[in-house]
Amino acid sequence: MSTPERYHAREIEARWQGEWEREGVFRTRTHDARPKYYVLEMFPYPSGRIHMGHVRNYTMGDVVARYKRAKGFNVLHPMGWDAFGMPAENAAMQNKVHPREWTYSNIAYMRGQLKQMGLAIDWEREIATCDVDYYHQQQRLFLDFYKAGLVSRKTAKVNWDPVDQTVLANEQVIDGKGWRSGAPVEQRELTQWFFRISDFSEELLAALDHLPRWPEKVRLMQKNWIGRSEGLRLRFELTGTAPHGSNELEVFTTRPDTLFGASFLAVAADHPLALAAAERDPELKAFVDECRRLGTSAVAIETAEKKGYELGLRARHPFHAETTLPIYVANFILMDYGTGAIFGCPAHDQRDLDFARAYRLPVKPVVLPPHTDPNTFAIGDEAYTGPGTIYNSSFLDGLSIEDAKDIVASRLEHHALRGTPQAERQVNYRLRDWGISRQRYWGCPIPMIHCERCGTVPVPQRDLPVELPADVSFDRPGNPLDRHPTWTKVDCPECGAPARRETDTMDTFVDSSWYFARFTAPRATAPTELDAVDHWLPVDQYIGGVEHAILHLLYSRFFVRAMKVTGHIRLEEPFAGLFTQGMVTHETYKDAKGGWLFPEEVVLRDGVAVHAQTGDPVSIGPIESMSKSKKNVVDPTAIISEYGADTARWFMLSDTPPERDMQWTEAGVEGAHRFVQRTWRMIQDVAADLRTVKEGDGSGSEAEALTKAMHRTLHAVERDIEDLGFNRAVARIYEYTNTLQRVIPQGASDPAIAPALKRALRYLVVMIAPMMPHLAEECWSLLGNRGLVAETDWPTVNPAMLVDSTVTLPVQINGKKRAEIVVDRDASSDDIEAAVLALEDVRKHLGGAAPKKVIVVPQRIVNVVA
RNA sequence: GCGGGCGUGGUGGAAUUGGUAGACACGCUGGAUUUAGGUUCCAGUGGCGCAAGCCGUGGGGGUUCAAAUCCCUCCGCCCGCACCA
Repeated sequence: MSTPERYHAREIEARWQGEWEREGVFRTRTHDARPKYYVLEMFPYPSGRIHMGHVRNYTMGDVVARYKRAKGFNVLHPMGWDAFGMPAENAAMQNKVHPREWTYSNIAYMRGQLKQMGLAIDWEREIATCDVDYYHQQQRLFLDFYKAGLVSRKTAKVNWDPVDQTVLANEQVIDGKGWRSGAPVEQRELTQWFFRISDFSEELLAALDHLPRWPEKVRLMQKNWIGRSEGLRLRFELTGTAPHGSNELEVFTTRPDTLFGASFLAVAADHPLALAAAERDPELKAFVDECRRLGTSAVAIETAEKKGYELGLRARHPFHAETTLPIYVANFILMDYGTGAIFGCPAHDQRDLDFARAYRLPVKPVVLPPHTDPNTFAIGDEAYTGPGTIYNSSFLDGLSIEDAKDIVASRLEHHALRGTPQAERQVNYRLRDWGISRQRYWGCPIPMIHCERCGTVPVPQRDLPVELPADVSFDRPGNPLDRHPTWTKVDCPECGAPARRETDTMDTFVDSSWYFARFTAPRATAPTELDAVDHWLPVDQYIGGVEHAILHLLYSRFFVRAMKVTGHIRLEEPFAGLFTQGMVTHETYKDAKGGWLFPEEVVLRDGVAVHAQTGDPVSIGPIESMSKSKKNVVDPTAIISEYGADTARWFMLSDTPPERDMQWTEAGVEGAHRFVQRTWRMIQDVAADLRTVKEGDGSGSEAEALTKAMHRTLHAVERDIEDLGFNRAVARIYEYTNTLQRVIPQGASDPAIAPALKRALRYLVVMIAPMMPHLAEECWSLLGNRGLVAETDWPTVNPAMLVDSTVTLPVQINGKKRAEIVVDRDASSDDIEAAVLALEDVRKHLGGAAPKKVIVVPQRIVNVVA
């Protein structure tokens, strides 16, 4: 045999990509008779180059897009860029390049990389969130939200880096210090813009139940994030007047049933009561300041001891005025949840118990666990939070927890304290309003103007867009917009007096909260075109990383609701189907000095890993998700130029279920590449023989078996792709290819088989097309087909071909397989039983005795119980 | 701490949802061809056993004619949230 010819992926892939582009195959029109299907992968941040995670993500989406197109859908599959954000400003500071240039040149490069993957994308719809046109429309949305009362302005605490003069995200605070400057981070009160997402708490929560095609895990995470809890807001009367001028204190509790176990009240360090008291008590002031500093890092909170400061005030028990409780300022109370004040019941809350033990407060159990003796039950180091019966609680004694909650609420609701009910039932949410102000340049300007006379005034729509000025410098810390000489100066739209522009820009999560809607009419002169957006949304299949399970997806769900309120869309849920893919991982390597090494620097010599150049020993570390810092990265472009996009795509889909992390290995890529070569060679070898053959059923059992295998594979692959079980679809195709390769040596020249073989090969090509589109086009044309596979319909499965007239049943004796039997597909249970009992193997095992029982599951199994 | 998920050969993983465990792939072993090698092709490959056979889905127990799948319990790993009253 001569050296087999090889498939030259590079040239062939470029050729077909050119062909698709020339034919405009993936251009999508909104008006089309076919049913719509919108598949979307989370758009990338233009960091500079694509990484393997992108390859995995976009391959999956592309399989769905191409498959659905073949199934007769009008598919929308667009691509864009999440292009605002800090890395561009960091690059500007480090490399003296303007964020705009940096971003757009990254986009150009990455677009080229994505095109090399051969994605079925309508590139005419491409958008970048930093395009003036895009953020112009986003400013319109902001103003409409503002008019609709969905935007508010309030003060909020932020992490402030005093050296860089900037606000830091929580992730940028490391050990209480700014990640860049290393300076201790301060908590500052800044006035900021907020979207009133909390107005939608209940709705966002309730609607989760109507998202069946979302992973359970993500729905749960969102549910916990929204954090609904039902409780009671109740006012305690104070024995005197508090420093802030009130003589009562309002607390929130979810456990009103434990009211008789209360031994103290506590307020947050930021509570008005605490702040007022601190004014005249330096010691308390020091304590309050200490609590604030603690607030910065999550680690500190974890390890912090429960600490408090007694105010010297007392509160009356609502049901027993003679009993008074001490009031503390405590470090574990959060100002922004509930009322920022609690009553503490140490016996039934761990935090309250820790606090009570530290300050020697009474611990009185009021919930008795089932089957427990009230005389001996005592609380040790652990609070009891389980079920039980109320006791030690006056009129609540003997009630269940639920009933007691209800009784307490009812009584206090109807009991007036200074003319208003003492308590009110309340539902509380953990979800807080979404602060969108960022003190940065590279983002969407917030279209507001501050006028000394008129206050905050929205920019009139005719003055939009508020465009980012190009002439900015990054040689100093802080927001360049803030110190811009002319851009900030503007006349007040209401009174005409000199005023100042808002210099904050929007959180980049705003940009990504509606891009999926913009894709439906990307050049519209309004944020959306109602016809288009209502036609295409919701996204039928959204695919991306689980790291966006909460924020991005929740914000988008809010945004669509807000857009509905403001008339930009008519539905509420953006994503009907969601799939969260796993990450791409790789082994890590270190040299003797502990420095990380790139995979290409490491080779195996005699089974030992050594440095490719120096030959020094290399230690193989754990498999981790690819990251630049650990150097365990593989460049997609290098892979594509060596093996071709189809190989990379096929490997991405093989073996590992898409929701799990997959390990990238050289051996795996080579395996995938071998299959590309094998498939091409197989078709290349028979193409000439089959050229004059007409497709058909052929004749004889072999042709029939082949046709059956074909329909079965088609059926299975269809189901697997619909379920996004790409690894299973791949396995089916391997199996089918193996079958074809067994048939070919005789079949290609046998007139009884060749027609069926030719058809079977054509079906193979159609089936691999969503996954390896270039190889498929090449094979398609080798087999003498006209047109493009990309424009070919998915064949219809013939259900008759999925069943055999006979079936092979395993025969078990006492649950162990001992024989097999071939019976008619619709043989009766009685007939099967008789046939089984006549089997030599069965008789042998029964040893002449009659079976106790015979279980026949038609078309499945037979079990003889001896 | 709370919530969720997972555990199957040397490896990634299949298993029609209670019905032949290990499909498919990687790796490995042997052979053929060509060769300088890779490539390609054929055969084998869960463990023990010469064999009939026995054992086997993290450990233990249970339900069932039948369990990777359902129940109880223990162990291990992973993810999310975290002082939310």
